[in-house]
Amino acid sequence: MTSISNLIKNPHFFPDATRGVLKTIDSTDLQNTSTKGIVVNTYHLLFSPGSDILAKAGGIKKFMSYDGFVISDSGGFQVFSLIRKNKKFGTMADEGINLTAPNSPKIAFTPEMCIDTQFKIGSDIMICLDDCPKMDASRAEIEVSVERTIAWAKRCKDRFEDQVQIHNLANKPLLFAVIQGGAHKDLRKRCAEELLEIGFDGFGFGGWPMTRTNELDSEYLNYVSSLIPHNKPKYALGVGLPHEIAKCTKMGYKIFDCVLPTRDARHKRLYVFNEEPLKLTNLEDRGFFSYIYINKKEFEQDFSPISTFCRCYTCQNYSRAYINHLFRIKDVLALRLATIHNLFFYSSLMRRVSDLYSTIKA
RNA sequence: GCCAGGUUCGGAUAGCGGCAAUUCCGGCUGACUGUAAAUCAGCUGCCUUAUGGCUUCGAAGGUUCGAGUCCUUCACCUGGCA
Repeated sequence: MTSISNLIKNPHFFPDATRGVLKTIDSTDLQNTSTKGIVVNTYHLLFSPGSDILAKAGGIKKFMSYDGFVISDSGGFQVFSLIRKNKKFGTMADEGINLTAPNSPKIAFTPEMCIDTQFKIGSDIMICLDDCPKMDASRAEIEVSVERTIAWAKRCKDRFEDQVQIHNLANKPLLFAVIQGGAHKDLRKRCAEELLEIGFDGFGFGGWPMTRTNELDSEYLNYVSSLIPHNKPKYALGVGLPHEIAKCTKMGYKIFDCVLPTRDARHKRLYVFNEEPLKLTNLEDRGFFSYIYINKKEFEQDFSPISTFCRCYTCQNYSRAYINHLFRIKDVLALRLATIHNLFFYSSLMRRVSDLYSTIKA
């Protein structure tokens, strides 16, 4: 079994198992999609099952009966995204985030608590709590977020070192920091420099990775990547669509996570390669794959697999017509089979992306 | 043959005098990017768009300012008794 450090020398996609489950599939299904690891969310796990149960369970891997790799996201993005939609979820302060979500305990979610929880989760890669500004934030607001992100990262690092001492782990987890700064290169630069100074095992691109017109924000992703030394793993949080992942890999990013393949599967949108993936030479334009909306009438009597180029469990055993039928009658098996397919697509994608775009090998 | 009930826009339904007409399903379009999402939004009689026009609720007549809604006859369907 390889180590997490070795694994992320090549690009990998980590689907989001936010609440400690890849919705609709189990760990065996997940292994069968050739997925190497998952991302769980500290914020969500903090409430359910909660730190105590996580600790008693012996960490999320044992709890889930999962023996792949686990990245725990801090929950910073999540809290901000929720607060942005509705202020009742919490408020921000220098000390930390005051969580006030309805029907949940009121908790001061500090960088220290964030790291403590991630140790209870027992992840392989931990992420520092960051202050993720809203998309239309002013420069002044982003300056505050950068300063907070740096201060919190320092506190996370200190707590992380304490925890490493306490636990005396054989395999020390990695700690990543997140680079904020919005669409201000000087702020991104300042954030990156300060975080590099503190010292982390890897770095994430913070904020929203898309422009207002919903294009990949290549300019800033590229810029931030250029601020991080090549020997440090780079994580494009929340990216993304297949061609976006290819572009980011070319920029040097090695770690990706996104809800799209799993959510799309549940929303009946399946990914298919337009030709044999091993023959693909350009993954940067989105023309190499298509969507199949499996609920459409045209598949009602289509007894071929979702994709003839796919060797996933679903495609080897079931037809488009059958999956169409399962979605029609709203059977949960539809979601499972669709999720397995989309995750396998992403695994295949990553293998090809690695061959074609992972130019900077460690 | 007698009695009762039914026939509405692809299917199933609502509707008891002011209606282009309810709801569900289906169909078609969109959306979804560190997951409040097995979700959400729009369209679904015709006129490409309408606070507009036109034609609709088994068929034909009738009553009414006005009928999917009331009356009469006919057609078909479903139950009960023969």
